[in-house]
Amino acid sequence: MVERAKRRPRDPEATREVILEAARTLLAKDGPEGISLSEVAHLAGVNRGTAYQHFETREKLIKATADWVSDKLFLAVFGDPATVGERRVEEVDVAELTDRLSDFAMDNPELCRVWLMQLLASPDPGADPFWREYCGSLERFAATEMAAPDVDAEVLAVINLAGAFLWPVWARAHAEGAPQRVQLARRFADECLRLSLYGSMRPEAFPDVAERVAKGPRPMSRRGRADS
Amino acid sequence: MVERAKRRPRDPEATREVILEAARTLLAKDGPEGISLSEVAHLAGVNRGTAYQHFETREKLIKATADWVSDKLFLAVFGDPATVGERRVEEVDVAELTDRLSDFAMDNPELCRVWLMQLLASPDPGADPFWREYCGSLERFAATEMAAPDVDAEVLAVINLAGAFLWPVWARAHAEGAPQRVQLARRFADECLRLSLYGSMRPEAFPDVAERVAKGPRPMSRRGRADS
DNA sequence: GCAATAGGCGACAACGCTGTTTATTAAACC
DNA sequence: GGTTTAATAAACAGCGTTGTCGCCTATTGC
Repeated sequence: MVERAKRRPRDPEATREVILEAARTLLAKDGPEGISLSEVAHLAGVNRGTAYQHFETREKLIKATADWVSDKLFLAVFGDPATVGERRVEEVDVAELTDRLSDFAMDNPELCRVWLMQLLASPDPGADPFWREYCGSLERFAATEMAAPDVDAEVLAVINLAGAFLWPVWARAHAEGAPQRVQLARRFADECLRLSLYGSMRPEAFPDVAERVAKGPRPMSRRGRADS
Repeated sequence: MVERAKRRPRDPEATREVILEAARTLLAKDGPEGISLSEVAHLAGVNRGTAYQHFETREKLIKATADWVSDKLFLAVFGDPATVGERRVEEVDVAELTDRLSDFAMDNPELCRVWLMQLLASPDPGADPFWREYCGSLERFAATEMAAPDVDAEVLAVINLAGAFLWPVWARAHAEGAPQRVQLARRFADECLRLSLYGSMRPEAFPDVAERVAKGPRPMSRRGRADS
């Protein structure tokens, strides 16, 4: 009955996955900064040296986790990546999409935050699949007649995602139990949709602001970003 | 020429301030998690024991810094707290306010994030002066005829602040120099105002979403939060 | 089968932070 | 003056993390 710490069967892929899974668990619990390679290795039931072999540094481990989150986000919000490419912007159900984003954020608050921070700090956000699709579809939508004129899709995407991924922090601090959390998620989604439809200020009451915001002579004109 | 590490004149208030200042510097540089009491004490030129005397733990130091940020935010966005109480919601210049918020966020990205996280995670946000005024004025505004109907001020406040304080992360990663950063700050403020005025989707094109969002029979009805 | 490869393991040394405690100094206050 | 107390210095034990070894051995590929 000598419990030899039996050596894990030599399977790099699987080992890497165990480590990643442990990393996810800890990241989801303690957030991006309360995590160490040692801890992860311990939880994964893997030698620390082994963990170092797969992920040279903590940063790379976090990056890898963020990539995983991006995929899950994609799946949860847009569905199967294989079938998404064919979908046209016009047929997307915005309310559904908002709900799914809000729900996923509520279910994985820390992981989403990790992903968001990685993305925002990245010099090349276009490399991220979820961002690519989210911002991209927003841009495509902005070009349609269904969208308000002069939308800055990139900024709007950041605003939406920032709200969606920080709201859970508030929600967790204020919700007593699971049902309340569901309600708060819904409340966010509702306000998000309401804001998208009507804004928060009546334009008639703010002629000067309206003038400032109007970028071109005609409502549908493209807004200029690169003007010095 | 013996450089005795000359003892700091006995002035608790001043010492506390030196420590806080050092904490701010480090927080602004490394963010909330890359900070230690030792480091702060060292930078402040204060004995570690002294630092521990003023702030028992790292958390309390961060909390104290967040409080300071709240005050500065208030000053930068709303102006002198003494004269604010008298101002009526109708006479607030929203564009000015948005610009000031955006600028302050761009100038103090990490500090703002520290504050925001503290606030969101706090069970009693109402204790924070800036949040009190920001969310409060939004609520008061929402009650006027100048606002769109059915605004959920609390959610909207979180969305706005989350956007304002996370946008700088994106901006820093993409701006080459100071002028570009100014431009990006402006771009955020513009989109923020545009969104507030017009939303992003034409309501006529989304009748079902509009129906979902319409909470009451009449447009001005109060939305129900506490319905089970 | 057998050897080589490399995945996985255990141990080492070094570092930094945390808290807490002691004793000492010196400024400030009455 | 004498008391109070902020500030300093020094040391402690304890913890967790970081890197970096060399060894072991199961798996793979011949």
